[in-house]
Amino acid sequence: MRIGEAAAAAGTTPRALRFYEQRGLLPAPPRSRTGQRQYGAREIARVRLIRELLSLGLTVEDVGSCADRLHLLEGDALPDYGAGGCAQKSGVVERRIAALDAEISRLTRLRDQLAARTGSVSMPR
Amino acid sequence: MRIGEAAAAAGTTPRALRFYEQRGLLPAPPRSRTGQRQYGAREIARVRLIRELLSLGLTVEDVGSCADRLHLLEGDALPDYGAGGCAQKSGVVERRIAALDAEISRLTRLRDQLAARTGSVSMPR
DNA sequence: CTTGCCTTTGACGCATGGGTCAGGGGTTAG
DNA sequence: CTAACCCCTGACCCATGCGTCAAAGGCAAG
Repeated sequence: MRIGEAAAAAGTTPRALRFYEQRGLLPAPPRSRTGQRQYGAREIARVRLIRELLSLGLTVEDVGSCADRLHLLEGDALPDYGAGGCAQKSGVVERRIAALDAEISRLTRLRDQLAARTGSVSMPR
Repeated sequence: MRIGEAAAAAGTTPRALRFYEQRGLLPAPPRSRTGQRQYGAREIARVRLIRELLSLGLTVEDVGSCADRLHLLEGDALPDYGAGGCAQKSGVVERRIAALDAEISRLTRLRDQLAARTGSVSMPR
């Protein structure tokens, strides 16, 4: 399977696949004699996993930092990442949660300060 | 007063002052015969106001969009922006609050999904 | 063989709020 | 006059996750 078909099967674009490969999230696939990348079902599953992790708020660097342990998560329905060996050992998920918490509280403080200026009620949930 | 001194007095840098001017937040000051910008106390107060608005989470575009009404807020201790004529009429503050709310809830959802994966408790406030 | 779609690499674009550098000129103290 | 700063404009840099474009070659159908 060439890159276009593989990308479509994984719900993304050829550009994204090359990008993941370049940044170390996706191992470099074998090439045809003429240099074209060749993907199989394994790679597609891997790309789906990468996309799910990214959509959960992890950064490309986060995922790349534990790329060598990602295969432990492939196949199952994305259960407990901590148990998978990637999250707990390296702490990427915990650090990302902490970063999200920090950003959330920063934005919340800004929101409340702005609301205080206009007299808006500070309780929109 | 030249730009370096004015910037220091306002707690920022010459680059920021030129940037605000270029983006329409700060009116272009008079120039000396040799082309150097000349600032007075009014401009410095204006820059302080701009910085306060930006630090509250408004964007450069937000502030630029009501730059012609900013003088209504200068001098007083940053009271109710809505009453100042800038916020309520143009709605910039309300829109920015809505954008912050949207971003906060987006990040909160991500955080909770990530926490659910690791079994972390979802109550760090 | 040609047409037309697919792939390759490399490089620039986006948005934010300025930081930093380059090359050239102003300004002021000694 | 000169050193030592300061200012001018224009242009590139940062980080994120790719999108988009360009030039050149591959691949399958007619």
